Amino acid sequence: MDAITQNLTPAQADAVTHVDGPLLIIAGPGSGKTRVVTHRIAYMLNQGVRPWQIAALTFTNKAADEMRMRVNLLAPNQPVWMGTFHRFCAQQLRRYASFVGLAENYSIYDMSDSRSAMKRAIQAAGVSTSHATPEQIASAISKAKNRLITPESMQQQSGRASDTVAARVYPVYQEQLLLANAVDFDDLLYHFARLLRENPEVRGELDAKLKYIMVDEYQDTNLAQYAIVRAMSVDHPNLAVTGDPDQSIYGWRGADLNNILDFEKDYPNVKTVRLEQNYRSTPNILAVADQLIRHNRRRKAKELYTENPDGENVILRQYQDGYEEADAIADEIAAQMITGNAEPRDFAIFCRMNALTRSLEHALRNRGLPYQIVNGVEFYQRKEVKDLLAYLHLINNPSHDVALQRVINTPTRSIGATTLGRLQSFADAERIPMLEAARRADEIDTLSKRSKTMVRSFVSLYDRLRKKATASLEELVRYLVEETKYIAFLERTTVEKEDSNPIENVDEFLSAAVEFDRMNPEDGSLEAFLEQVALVSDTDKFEDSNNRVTLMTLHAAKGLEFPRVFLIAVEDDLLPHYRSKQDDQQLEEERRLLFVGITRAKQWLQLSYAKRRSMRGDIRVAIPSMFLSELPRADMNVIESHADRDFFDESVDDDYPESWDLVQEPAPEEEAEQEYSSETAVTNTSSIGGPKTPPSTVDRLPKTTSDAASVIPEVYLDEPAAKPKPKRNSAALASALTTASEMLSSDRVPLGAYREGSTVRHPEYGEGTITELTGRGPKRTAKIRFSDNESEQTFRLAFAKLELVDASNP
DNA sequence: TCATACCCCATTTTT
DNA sequence: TGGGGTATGA
Repeated sequence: MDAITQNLTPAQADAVTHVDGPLLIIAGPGSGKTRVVTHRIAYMLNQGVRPWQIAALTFTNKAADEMRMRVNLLAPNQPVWMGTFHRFCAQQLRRYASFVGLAENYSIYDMSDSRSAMKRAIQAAGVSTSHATPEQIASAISKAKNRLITPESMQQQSGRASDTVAARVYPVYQEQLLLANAVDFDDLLYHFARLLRENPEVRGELDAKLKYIMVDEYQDTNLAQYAIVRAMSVDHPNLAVTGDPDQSIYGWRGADLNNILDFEKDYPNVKTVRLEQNYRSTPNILAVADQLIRHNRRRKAKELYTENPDGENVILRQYQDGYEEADAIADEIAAQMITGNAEPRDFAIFCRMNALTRSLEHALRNRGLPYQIVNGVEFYQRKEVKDLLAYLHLINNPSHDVALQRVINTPTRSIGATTLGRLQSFADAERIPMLEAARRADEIDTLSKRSKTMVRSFVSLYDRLRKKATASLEELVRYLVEETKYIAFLERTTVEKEDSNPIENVDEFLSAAVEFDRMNPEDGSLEAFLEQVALVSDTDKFEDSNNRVTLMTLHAAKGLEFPRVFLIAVEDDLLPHYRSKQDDQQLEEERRLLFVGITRAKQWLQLSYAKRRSMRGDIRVAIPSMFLSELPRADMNVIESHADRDFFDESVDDDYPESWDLVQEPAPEEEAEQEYSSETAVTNTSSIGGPKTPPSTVDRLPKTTSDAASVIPEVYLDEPAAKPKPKRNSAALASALTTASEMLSSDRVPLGAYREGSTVRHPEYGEGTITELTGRGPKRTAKIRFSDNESEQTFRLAFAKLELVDASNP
């Protein structure tokens, strides 16, 4: 037809050219779904659909950004609305705030905000938390909101004990939120869905305006989202949804698989298109994925196929324990980089839980392999940043009680828990926001004279800040930091923490403000900034521009792809997780999780499990996951670990050779985990299923890891060191990713080089002498006496910013 | 009011 | 093993 449909397969073109009427696109992994969606938008525009009639809803900012970028290539500069569900609702709610009892400048509570609000509500409701933890209550309320259950109707429903408790907290929580002119994440959907339900004229208006609605990842919608989409597609049922039931992994957050399974019932005239051809993976990988997912019952049958050429078999590999797994994988990555023309960015390591990335981190760091962990400590979650943000929130919305509580004694001004509690009771009794209560401190008899003075001075500080609310963001933040003497506060309170730099974070925050001003010269309001910040997430910051190995959970991996993938700890109780094993539906979700992981891989995949795994301190025997037995062996190589190593392993696991520190190797990285590395490197590159060589004595020695590292092309090794602090945040709000390897540059002195008596230099404390060394590996700790002021400090060598001046051991 | 010590508890977490 | 919340003393 034209350029837009030219390069599409028949199935894809079928979906792209269906403009009017409901459309269901069942899109298997790697089937070019985004391509279809973006081309469809371009096609519609070509057909004369006006851009503002289209809204494309996604779940993540990342997905929305990608879509926007690609649509822009096909149809430049068209004001099609593309963004997340939550942002969409947030924007609509600004217009219709009064309909649901909010003011237009309402605040969006993030997770920790809602948590504190929840605690306060639990207290105010006077329920006991002995039968239901605050988390359980919060989750029950969240689920209720996702299912559009009002506080009133929740009370009528009889349920479990925790639900009964939650039902009592819910109305209180909700009332407090409204009083604070705030919403939590669930409310964005909940309020908007109710708004549509209860105001037919608003519903009709939006239905008419947004004639073409598209929803991505439809399998992950919950009832509230379903209701929203449904309500806007009554008069103009041109709703196009894409999704894959087999990739639904957010059931625990309220996603309802029935939304997609029943779509054809909801919209009788639906056109259904199946995208089953996979353009991503090798047939081997796809076969493994396909066999696995066939074990699920609640799904829409799908024939996955690919025309890609055959690839290597999928490897299923056993390790003795988690440390061996980590080391072997790091070695394997190093080896593949040398032999397989691979770069760090080609690799991803997936796991079920964040806790499992730790040993991998060590192993990668030791080899100088650059890596990034998606979901590290998030910029906007850091204390300093949250403090400043809380001030901004309070300036924008004086009713923001959570912000007030955070800020009223930060920096400390002797307004402690007692005073705060009294303010709170007064506010509760008068049903006023806490800032208002603070203004009326004089009326609160229980407050001491001193407290009243302190509170008054805080209020006057607030009023001064508030005057700057309409200034540029940069000016406001500068003024804020200045007026609150925040930097001085940080300097005085920061205890030596090696891995964070609060003052730097303040600078970065300022840069983010400057950047926001620059990007939004006209409409850059404080409110817009806060909304922006509230609705960006941690995983959005995954950057593929970094040439690094990526570590992440299976959940975070959805929607991504990598040439080479390791899936670790495929063990019983981990995957499937023991808390999901009782229930069939949950078990199927766990299987989908593995399916998602497998289908991320383009050309190479290894699944692994260990015989033993140490978890939270103790070592447990691990059993391979039941899912592994469901995989077809024809497309796999199964490699077992050497059984005869058990004795040896145990002897070293707990009994670290004392002589370790003394081993004089050219720069040995001294990590307990290292002991396997050389042997594993041999086995896994060449001898797939080959002879099992028992480890020789030499192999057991802490052989230099540098021989793995030294063969890695310089260019990779240099990366983390060459740019120790790449633009971490200033460039864009969405780029707040922090990688551990940025903080731990790889060119540091090997830990073994430090001796008692060595002279070192610390950026803050100056020169000093090591007086004592304890611990090993990442816990290797040095006690250092500093010469200038005779102070003695202890540091973890792996983290401290130490410089070795003189290694000699007098 | 604030700092420290201990005690408890641990999936996943698009927004 | 480690983070976060609470009890305790200065």
